[in-house]
Amino acid sequence: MFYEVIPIRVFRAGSGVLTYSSDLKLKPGHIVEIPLGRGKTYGIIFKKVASVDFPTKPITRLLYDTPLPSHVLKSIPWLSSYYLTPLPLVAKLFLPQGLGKKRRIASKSAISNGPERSICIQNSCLSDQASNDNIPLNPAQKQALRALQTASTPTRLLHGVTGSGKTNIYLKLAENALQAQKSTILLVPEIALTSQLVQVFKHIFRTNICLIHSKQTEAERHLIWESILNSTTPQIIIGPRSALLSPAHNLGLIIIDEAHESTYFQENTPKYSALRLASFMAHTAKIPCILGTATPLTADYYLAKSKNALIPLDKKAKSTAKPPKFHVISLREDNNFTKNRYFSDALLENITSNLKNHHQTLIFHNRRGSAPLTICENCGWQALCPNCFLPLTLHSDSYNLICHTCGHTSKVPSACPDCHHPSIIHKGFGTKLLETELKKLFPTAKIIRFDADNAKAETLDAKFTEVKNGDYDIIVGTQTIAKGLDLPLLATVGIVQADAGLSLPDYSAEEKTFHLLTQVIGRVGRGHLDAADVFVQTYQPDHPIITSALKNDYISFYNHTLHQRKLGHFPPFYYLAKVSVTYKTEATTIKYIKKLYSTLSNTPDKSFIISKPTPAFHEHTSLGYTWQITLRSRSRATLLEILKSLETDSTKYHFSIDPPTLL
DNA sequence: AGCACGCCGACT
DNA sequence: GTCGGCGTGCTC
Repeated sequence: MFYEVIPIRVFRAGSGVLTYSSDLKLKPGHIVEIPLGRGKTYGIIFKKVASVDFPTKPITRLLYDTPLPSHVLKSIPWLSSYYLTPLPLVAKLFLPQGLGKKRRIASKSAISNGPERSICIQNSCLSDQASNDNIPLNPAQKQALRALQTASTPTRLLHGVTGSGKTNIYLKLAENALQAQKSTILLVPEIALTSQLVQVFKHIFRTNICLIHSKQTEAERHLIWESILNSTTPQIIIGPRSALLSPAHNLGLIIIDEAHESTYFQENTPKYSALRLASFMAHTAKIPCILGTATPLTADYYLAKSKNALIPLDKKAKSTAKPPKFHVISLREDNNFTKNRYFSDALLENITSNLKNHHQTLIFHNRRGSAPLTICENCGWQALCPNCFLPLTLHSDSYNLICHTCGHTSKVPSACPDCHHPSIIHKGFGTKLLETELKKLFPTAKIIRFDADNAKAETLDAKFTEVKNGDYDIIVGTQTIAKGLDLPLLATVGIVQADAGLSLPDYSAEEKTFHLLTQVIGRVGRGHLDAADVFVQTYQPDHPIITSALKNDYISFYNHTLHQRKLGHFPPFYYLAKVSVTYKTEATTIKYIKKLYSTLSNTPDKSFIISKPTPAFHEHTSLGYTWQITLRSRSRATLLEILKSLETDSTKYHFSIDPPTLL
């Protein structure tokens, strides 16, 4: 018998299926070991075919008796054509690392090492499951649940304001699925940030919960993957983007929590959006896919609205919370900053009164380290990473210069390496500098800083109880502290420079800033204290993104952004694609990008917009010099056709379809 | 997006 | 002459 197999090893020329022979009766989705070239690899049975007119090699081994579930099998060719990615690369995505390796039998100590290292527990007993009364819903939640269950489109957007109790709706939907003997996949942006949600699910469902996270080893992930494949009972699989790829049989529901998060887009090949893939799976398996967020991406909100798949959930579950008092402080007025250049007089005064009342203050600034630029005042030399060619960030506690992209570390030079002048200066500021300033301003206050630079024992997760109990007066941090943090003693949020993110040359910069500001502001006004304050320091007090974030007005943010997108020919009005060229020398890169530009300009199809060739945001990297061209069209199919015509030169051109950012 | 091999232009 | 970058062919 002959079978078409999708191999998981790529040959540049061959990007489709290969035909093998076997005596075994195999089904589509079976995972097999195959010889390829001089070596061996693995593959997925695509379909049985009649005899072929070329010599074939035999399939050497069947790895698992159970084939991959049909929604996975259908997703592979779909993803491959939707993002123009070779089938083998997509197939590899759905299989675990180290496939075919013998793993030691999962001993309890190896796999269930603490609560975080949870695994699949099989043999569910439905009578043991949560009964309906365990998840009480308020009227608003009940109404949203009904709307979610009766929507006519597979993908539904649950636009639930912070504190409206989306979790209870997720629980109810998962419970219903479980009772119908169906599995649920619940995607979360990062396990660490959503441990609360995970705890609730574990508490309610006890068994059937399957957790996937980044701290697991290759072997652990492999075993979890196998246990999902071999499971005969419905599961609730909770994890990041990759959890969507797990081989859950009888999938009945997909939930994507915080659906606006950028972690749902995979930036490296195969580049894909978990939202689009989940949407396809829901469509093909005829199951619901729920996107839950308080701040939907503009394009998702637009789509949901037009498809009549938008379900609002407005009421706060606890209506005792009073909105905080907002203080907008212009960074252009020096009078506001007479005591310190980073903290306004009003904010400092508020911190002083918080210290007296044993209330906490949270200082947000989305930049790590002490100073982002180190330059020579004499000749203009700048400290750059030797690998990434990006500016090195000063960390004055260790007095090191660190690359925030690759981690390269070096000492601060005492003199300029170029002109030998001792005039090395540091510009800009990050959280470490703010922490130092605050220690000078408030010598007796207990101050703690949370960002990606924290050692393991110093992370927010590790210190959470102490912070919550009020052991610290001032908490300084980057976006690490913006999400999900609930502190009963927190009285004030201070945003050091609210418009910092708006200057990036990217079409989604405003949207990202709105999300971040909304999240930071949401740390106060949660009904713990009688009054709360938010201090917003900014150079642009009247910027629509800042004003709508302060008013917690999603709709006015949405209308503003949609208008901008329309004017600029961006999504959701146009589909985007980015084509880039990278070579070792700038001259070669420019030569080929010009060639690409003329090829594209001479395309007879004029239903798309071509940008001029431009240097990429990170123009010079260890790979060489990168230039790019962006394509825009009202028709996604047109973009795909154009990119397909370039595919013969795929070693020269790299492309990204529907890129969430053009940087 | 992986490997082996041959070509060619830049530098010693 | 040597080296590094680049292009091509490879598979069932």
